[in-house]
Amino acid sequence: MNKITSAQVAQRAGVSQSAVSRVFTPGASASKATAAKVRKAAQELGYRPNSLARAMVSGKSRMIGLVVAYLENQFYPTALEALSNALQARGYQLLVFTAPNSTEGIDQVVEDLMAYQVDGIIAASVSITSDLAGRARAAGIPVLLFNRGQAGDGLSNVTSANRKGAELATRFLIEGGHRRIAHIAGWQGSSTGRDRQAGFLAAMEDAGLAPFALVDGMYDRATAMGSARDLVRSSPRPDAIFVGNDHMAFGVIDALRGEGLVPGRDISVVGYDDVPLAAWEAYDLTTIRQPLNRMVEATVEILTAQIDAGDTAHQTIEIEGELILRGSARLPDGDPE
Amino acid sequence: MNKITSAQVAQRAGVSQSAVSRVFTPGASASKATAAKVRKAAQELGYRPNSLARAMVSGKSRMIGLVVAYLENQFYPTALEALSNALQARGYQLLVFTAPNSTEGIDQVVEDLMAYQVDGIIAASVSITSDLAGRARAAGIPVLLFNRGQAGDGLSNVTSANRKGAELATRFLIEGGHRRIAHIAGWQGSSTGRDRQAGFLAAMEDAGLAPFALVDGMYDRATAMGSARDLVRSSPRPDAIFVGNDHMAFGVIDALRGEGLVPGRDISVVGYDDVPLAAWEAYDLTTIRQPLNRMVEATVEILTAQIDAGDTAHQTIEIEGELILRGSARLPDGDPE
DNA sequence: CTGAAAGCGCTTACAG
DNA sequence: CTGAAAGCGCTTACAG
Repeated sequence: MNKITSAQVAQRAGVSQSAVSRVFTPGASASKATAAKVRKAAQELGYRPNSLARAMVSGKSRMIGLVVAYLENQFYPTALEALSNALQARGYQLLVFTAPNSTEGIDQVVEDLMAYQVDGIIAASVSITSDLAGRARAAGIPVLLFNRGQAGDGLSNVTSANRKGAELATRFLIEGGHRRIAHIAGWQGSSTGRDRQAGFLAAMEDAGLAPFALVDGMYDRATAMGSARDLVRSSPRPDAIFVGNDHMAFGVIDALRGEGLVPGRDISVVGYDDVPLAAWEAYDLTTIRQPLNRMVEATVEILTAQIDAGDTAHQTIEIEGELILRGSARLPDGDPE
Repeated sequence: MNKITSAQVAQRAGVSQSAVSRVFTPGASASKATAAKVRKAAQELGYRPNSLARAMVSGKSRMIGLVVAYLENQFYPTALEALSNALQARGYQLLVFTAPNSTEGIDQVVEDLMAYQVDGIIAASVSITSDLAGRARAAGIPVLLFNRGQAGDGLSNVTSANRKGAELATRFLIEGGHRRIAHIAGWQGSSTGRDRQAGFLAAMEDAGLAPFALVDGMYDRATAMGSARDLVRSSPRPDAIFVGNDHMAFGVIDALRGEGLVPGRDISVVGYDDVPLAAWEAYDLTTIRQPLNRMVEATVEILTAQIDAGDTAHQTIEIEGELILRGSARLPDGDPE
């Protein structure tokens, strides 16, 4: 049990403790000779500056808090990995809190995060109370909502253009000749769920069509599967289902096959996200791609800028997604694809 | 930008700074009256003790470092979530590092982790050099390998009984009447890959069978798919494939279907892990379950015990898995299932 | 029970 | 360039 400190390195190198600190502080002044002596001693002792002590005095922990839930939805692990990589490249680490379900629970978790003096907070797939948003701002900690919008609390958010993406998907279905189009929506307690539903409704209305059905899938596989079964057991049944995200769409496809239907032939299914699994042959899911890399870049960009500038002015970034054609939905006639 | 400190709370409450600290330190002595005054002032100011400062003086950061890779394999996000929940319940947080591919890269990452003064390190799906293992021990930081074994470095590890599980899977296939059994193995650079392959070979030998084929799938989907295609295009083709993990098995199933074969009828496929996706109807994969919850419990148990006791004596835990019967493999005749 | 003081391991003005 | 010293926000003996 031997934690090496800068003082021990200083003694061995025959310099002051401040000299050691300077050698390990980029941009601080130290002569070549001093640096060499210090590095040698540090090497021999196995010294690394204590990040916590550094954080205390500098006021920067170089940790970003990430609150995440829904890890069974492949979108989030993929995002976590991308976020972590991008942040590590800039010298930040992720302190991860898995979120409980309740809003109070999440507030609690965010407070814990703030106690750790994180330099910023990314909340993925969860909401935050206005009260807490205000306290984070008071503490000078930028908070960014990833894949969730939340107006009015002065929080930054990065999303894809959910409404537009849903319109795109719906129009594609309409152009494909479908008329009885149902929507198994994302959780209506979330902005993504609401925005995508709004896009669906707008596109249907534009085409003069009434929704065949509209249900809240709660972003839950079992719920979506149940809804899909109910839908196709009715008569007439829908000829297409636009599903609020890929995770539910996989369940929908499983349910439809269980009913003896072949997606893309008997009924069309379109999802939202384009998680890696959507491209796997077993699902081959037509979907709207959320541009994850660009969302991650924007997130890291905004957060680090706010940290560096010490300003908490919020930003709202919406990145357009694109329709990815695969086999789960019939194509419009004459589509070159 | 107002970080509230214990001194400010003390002033408002009319007590000393030490009194404030005691009120927030479980088990420390403070009168009811003092506690009440302090809590009131803290509440009004929005005070929370600075975890970093606490960590500095107590020597306990209550952070556990997690090094993780392969997040596209659903086993790891699932493990991450379970680990995080179990740790949070005990007052620990996860500082996450996504691992680069090289061993040197991982060592670098582990050193970063140690600089953050984490109380313990969990390395999931990655290996660590002996050199670094020794340094962690010297620093008194327990290191645990999750889902990887590594003998001789004095590191704790928690795995499932990989060899035994693979024997179980292989015997099941043999009892099912298969004779031309191929193994698309897990990466042979990992203990899980080697142990499962050893189990496969042992069970085959016991039955007096020669492996139909043996290839390293590298835990990579595309590699496994390519191997599966090569295998079934040869003549005769295998009547069963035991795959080193579920993630590859999904690719194998996709590849087999692409060749016009129906898993469970034309050819049997068995995986390893039992990730949630294995139960989804699209794959319906027969597999060996890695008992994730028990692996997580053991991990948290060992790590917290080592932290509390300050001892770094390593432990090796191997938890037996169980065969989960689904539709991707033919059952033995007369099997009640 | 409570306050004054030391100290955790650093960084950063401040002099020289 | 370099050292002595202050200070980051706490916890914890030490007296009282």
